[in-house]
Parts: sequence; structure tokens; C-alpha cells
Amino acid sequence: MSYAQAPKLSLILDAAYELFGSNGFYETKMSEIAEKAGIAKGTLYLYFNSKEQLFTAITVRDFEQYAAELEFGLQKCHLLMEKLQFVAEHHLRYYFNRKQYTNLFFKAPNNDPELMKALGAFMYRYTHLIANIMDTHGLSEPMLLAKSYAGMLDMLKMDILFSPTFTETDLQQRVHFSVDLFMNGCAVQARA
Amino acid sequence: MSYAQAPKLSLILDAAYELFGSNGFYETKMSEIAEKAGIAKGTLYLYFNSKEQLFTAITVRDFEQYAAELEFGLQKCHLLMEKLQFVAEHHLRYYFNRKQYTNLFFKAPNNDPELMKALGAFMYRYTHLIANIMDTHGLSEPMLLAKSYAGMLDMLKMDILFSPTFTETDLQQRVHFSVDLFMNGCAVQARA
Amino acid sequence: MSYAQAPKLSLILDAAYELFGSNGFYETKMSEIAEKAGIAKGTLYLYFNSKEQLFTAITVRDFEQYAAELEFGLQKCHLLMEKLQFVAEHHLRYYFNRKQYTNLFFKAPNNDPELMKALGAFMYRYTHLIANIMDTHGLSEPMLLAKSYAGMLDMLKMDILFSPTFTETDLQQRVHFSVDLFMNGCAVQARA
Amino acid sequence: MSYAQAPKLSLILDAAYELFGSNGFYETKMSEIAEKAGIAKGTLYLYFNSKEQLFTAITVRDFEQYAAELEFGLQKCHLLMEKLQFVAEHHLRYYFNRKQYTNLFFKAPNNDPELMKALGAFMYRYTHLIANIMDTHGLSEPMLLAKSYAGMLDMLKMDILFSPTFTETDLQQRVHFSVDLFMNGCAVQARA
DNA sequence: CATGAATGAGCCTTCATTCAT
DNA sequence: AATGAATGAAGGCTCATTCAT
Repeated sequence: MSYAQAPKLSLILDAAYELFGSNGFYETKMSEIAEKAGIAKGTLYLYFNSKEQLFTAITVRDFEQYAAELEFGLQKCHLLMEKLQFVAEHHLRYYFNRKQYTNLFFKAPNNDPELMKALGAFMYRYTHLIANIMDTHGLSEPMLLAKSYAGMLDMLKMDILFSPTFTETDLQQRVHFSVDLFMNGCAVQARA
Repeated sequence: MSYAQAPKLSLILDAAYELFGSNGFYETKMSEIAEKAGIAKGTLYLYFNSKEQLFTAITVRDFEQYAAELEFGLQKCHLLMEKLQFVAEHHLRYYFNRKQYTNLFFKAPNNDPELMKALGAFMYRYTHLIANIMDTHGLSEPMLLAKSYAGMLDMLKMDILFSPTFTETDLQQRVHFSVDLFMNGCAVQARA
Repeated sequence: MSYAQAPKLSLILDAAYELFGSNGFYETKMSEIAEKAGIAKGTLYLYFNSKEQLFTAITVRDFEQYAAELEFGLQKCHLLMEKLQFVAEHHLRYYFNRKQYTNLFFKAPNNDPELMKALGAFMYRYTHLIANIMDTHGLSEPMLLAKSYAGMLDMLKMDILFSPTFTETDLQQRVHFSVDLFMNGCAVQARA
Repeated sequence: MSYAQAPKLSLILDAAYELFGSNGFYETKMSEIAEKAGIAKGTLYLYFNSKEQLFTAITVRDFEQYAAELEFGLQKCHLLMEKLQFVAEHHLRYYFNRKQYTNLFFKAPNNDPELMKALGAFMYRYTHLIANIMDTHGLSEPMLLAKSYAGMLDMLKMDILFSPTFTETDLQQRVHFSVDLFMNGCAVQARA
């Protein structure tokens, strides 16, 4: 009869993503999530046993998507520089597309073992993915390189979150800047 | 009247630093802070109007100290590499000395304008300090360089927080690694 | 249509008896009863309008069986002592057989008029049944005697519920003790 | 300044006694207790960690008073009959004075270890107290006698709770009836 | 200045009950 | 008749904040 089956789980995850992302874990009420999802409060608990579990679920979903897209995109890159460029653009664009959800990344509940595990797993996956690139191209200390590169990107992303006028052009500039700095260092400038 | 003024303010700030740092903002109760400080709950409110304000105060105090130490130490450095090295060591050592207070940085309250302002101000001060170094030594895009360098360091610090066996030697290795990568990039390796 | 009518009502009553009896009214969930009965939660409400009504139903069923068995067994007794003995044994054996369902009697919902009525009706039937015995054998104050005898038995049953090692022999001892005390009092001992 | 120090603990215990006693454990809300006690909801938790703990506290308080009064009164009795009479009157009068709190005795939370312990301890104290009387006067099987006597009284008390017209005279009649039956049994009647 | 007992708004979670299929 | 996903009212408990002493 109903021609628009409501995928409740999706409604919940989307609502939770938006609210947790905008307001953080503690500032988001389960009742708000239910309201935004257009369902009853009790229904949330048919899908998740607790607020923490729901938060972990959206985090994992987000991570999965991030990693999958990254891995998929990297398959088309061959040169080291191409790969670095793709990693940078993917990293920055992720935040560019989620400017309004900045709190998702900062304000999570403490002491939730499942979430900690998920965060650790993602960190591991992400850094190893980049380290693999370094390794493939014969660079030594691939892990430290990977972390450094990710760190550069993660700091440059801040401009996106805090500058309301950040443009696509600004993004491209950061991408190229990152790749260049990472490849050549700043001494070349100094030498020049 | 009393000739041994109880430095209540200091007691409070120290207790709050330790608890907020260990357990995060939301997982720390005002009553716990009072107890640790050895004063009554109500007394906290003679010094701070709210929990958020107290959190902001310790954050600002911590930032001030960090920046002051950094600025002081840099006065003794002259070469670019010396300065970069000092910045790196200072950054990493800060976390090395505060392994147990990691939650101070990860679990802060959202939506508190004062805190947001303080965070922004510190970010501004820190990046401009580094950017000034870059500028002084004739590098172009000093701000992007500064953020990139800080980002590298901030990611490398993660090993300190998550690896229980992180040693002083590991720290020194990261310092030199950071300076080298920032100065020369990784292409030199690839070329070699 | 189906030639093996599922006795759903019986399944429900049996499941409810076991769970209410083991865990009490408030600690038993309708969903648990449905699960134990092997039916859907909603189906319970085709047979009973509410949890209270279901509880009342199993209580009444239990009472009916108790009273019916008692009345049937008493038909074979003729002497007063025979009757008293049968009442005692029936009373104690009931709990002996239901050691695991003690909560049925201790944890019932309050404020349910139907249940209160059922409890009162059973009390009335049980005490009058015993009082009739007393009356038949020419004893005065038959109702007070009946209640006193039932009370003795009901306290002696406590040993069954709380002592894990209560045996058939212990039961028989209590039966004879009750009859003897009720018939002769304890003064005979004191005189002896 | 305040000339009517509010003994909050007493206010709470009294309010809880009345409400738990009238409505049972599950039908009584903490907010109702607070309201009846004239304090805030949160204040309850300054004195008791949980609803179960509060219930246990009033139960224990009630038991203590019951046992203390009984032990005190028995000191003045010397003959067996005097003692039996005092026990009976004390037992029945307790309920006579608390006609409106019948639910206190029937509807307690399950599975609370502290409460179970308190109930067991009271049962033990009460039955041993009576058994001691029996023993002192040379009766054999003092424990079974004690339980039987307590059982008689506990059933006869039902008339108090359920009959709105129960009088002081009715009470006295039950007292004498109990003592007589317990001492002489009903066979003397039959013989007569 | 200092106290800490008292406050009460607020939130997560449960579970009996309903109803569209 | 049977289902079980969905509902939403209800309640125990927390904890930042206040204020009379």
C-alpha cells in the first residue's frame, strides 16, 4: 500500500549525523534526533541500545564511506604526486562538504569502548593507507611521513571550518601547496 | 588580614586542570573539582560564574603558559632550523609532559562563545608566531607553511598520547624528522 | 479449518504463570510472556485486555484448581482429624510443588479491583470450606478456627519456600504437628 | 534564626512510609514522596541512593520499632499465657493501628538484596523471640510452635485489614481466642 | 569570604499498548 | 486470527547552581 517505504534506520542515521555533527554528543538529545527523523523517541531504541551506540554507528558509517571513497579514487592514480594530490583533495573536500558538521569530529562521549575501538581502527586504516603509498614509492619511514602529511592536511582544513568565505579556489591552492611542501620542503624556496 | 593568603584560585585551577584533562568536560563534576581543590562546592562560584567559564579559564592559562615558554625559548634561536627544531620539541614535549591530560583537548563543551574565542585567539597567536619565523627567513606563504608545520607536529603527537611506551628518544626522532621533512621534503629521498 | 487447534490461551497462561511466579508482576514483561508462549506480543491482547487482567486470570485459574482438588479430596475423609490432615497436606504440598513460583503470591499488582475481588473470593471460599468442617464436627467459632488453622499452615509453608533442603519427610512432620497442635494445644505438653 | 529545624530525614521517612504503605513500592513515585515530604526531588537522593534503599530503610525502621516494643513489653510478663497474650495483642494491634498501610507488607521490590536481608533478619528475630518463650516454658518443638502461633495471628489480622467495622472488642476476642486455641486446642471443645 | 544542604530542570530509557498489514 | 514495528507517556536519577547561615 505504501509506495514510499520509510527506511527508518536511514532516517535515524541521517538525523543523528546532522545533530551530533552540528551540536556535539552531549548537546544533542535523543528526543531531538527522533523529532528530526520524524519518528517516536522509543523507536530509536529499536535500532540502537543507547545514545553512545547510535553515535558510534554514525561515526563508523562516516569513516567507512570516507575510506572507501579514498581507496577507490586512489586506484586511478599512479604517480606519487597524483596520489598525494588525491589524498589532499579528498581530505579537504570532506570538510568542505561538511562545514556545518564540525562538531562531529570534536565532541564525542568519553569512555565508550566501542567508539574508541572504531576511532582507533579508522586512524590505523587511514594512516596505513597513506603509508602504503609512501612505501610503494620507495620512501623510508613511510609511517611518519604518512602521519605528517595527514597532519598538514588536517590543520589546513581548519581554514575551511572557520573561514566562512573559503572557496573552491582556496581549496585547490591548499591541495597544491601541501603536495609541493611535502615533496620539496621549504628549503628549496630558501635556496632559490 | 591573614598573612598566609590561601591561593584558592590556584587550587581550583589546578584541580580543574587535572580533572578536565583526565576525564573531559562533561565527565567532570563541579563537586569533584571542589573536593580535589579542598574547598566547598559553593566556593567555586565565588571565582567562576559557571562550569564553562572555569573550563575556559584553565584553557587560557594553559595557552598562555605554552605561548610564553615558546616565545621565550625562540629568543635564543637564530637559524631557521634552530627555530623549527625548538618549535617541534616544544610542541611534542608539551604532550609528552601531559600524557595523562589528553582529554583537555578532546572533550570540551560546545557552544561556549568565550571558549571558542579563546581557542581561536590561541590558534591565531600560535600560527602567527610560526608564520613570523617563516617570514623572517624569507619564505613565501608563511601562514600556510606555519599551519602545515603545526599540523605535522600535532599529528605526530598522537603517538605520544596513544603509545604507552613512547620514549624521550622517540620524541627526539620525531623532532628531527619533522624539521628535515619540512625543510627538504621527501622528494630528496626519492631522488637519492 | 486447522484440525490441530493451537491452544494459544493455554500457552499464554502457562507462560505467564511461570514468569509471574518466578519474577513477580512488575519484573515480568509482556514481551517475555509472548516469547515464552511462542506467540507475538500483539496476540496477548487478543486474549487479555491488559497485563493486570492476564495476571488475574492465572491467579483465578490457580485458585480454582486448588479449591477443586481440595474439595474433591475431602469427600473421602470422614473423621475430623482425617480432614484436618488432608487440608494441611494439601496446603503444604501446593507450595512444595511450586517452590520456584513463590513470587506469584508475593508480588502482585496493587489497585486492581478485579484481582482484589478474586483474592477476596478465594479467601472466602477457602476459609468457609474449612469452617464448614469445623461446624460439621460441632466446634464453636468455626470461622475463627478455620482462619487460625489456615494461618498456621501458611506460616509453616515458609520453611518450604526458604529452606532449599526441605524434604517430603519434613512436610509430613509439619502436617502431623499442625493437626496435633490444632486438636490438643500445647498445654497438654506442659501438663505432661 | 529558624525556630523549627526541619528534620528532613524524618519528613522523608514518614512520607515514604505513608505512600509505600498505601500504594505499594511500584505505584509510588519518588516525586510523590518528595512532594508529600515538602522537599525537592533531588533532596531525596541526598539521604538515599535509590528508591529501593529508601524502601528498605522504612521497612527496617518499622521492624525495629515492632521488635523493640515487643521485647520491652514481654519483660513484664511471667506466665506463659501472659506472654502469649501480649504477643497476640501486639501483633494484632500493630495492624489495627496501620489499617491504611496494608500495602507496605505485600508489595515490595524484588531482587533487592538489602531488603531481602532485612526481611529475613526480622523473620528470624520475631520467630526466635516467640520460640524462646516456648522453650523457657518447657515446650518441645519451640520453633514450630512459634511459627504456628505467629501464623494464626497473621491470618486473624486479615479481618482487621479487610473489615471496615473491626472494633477493639473484636481485637480482644481474637487475642483470647488465639491464646486459648494455642494452649488447649479444639479437641477440648469436642470432648466437652 | 566560605559553606554545603537544597533545589529542580532536564534527559535517557523502558515497556504496556496499538494498529496497519 | 496473528503479527511486530512503532508509539509515547512516564519515572528514576543527575548535577550545575543557589542562598541562608
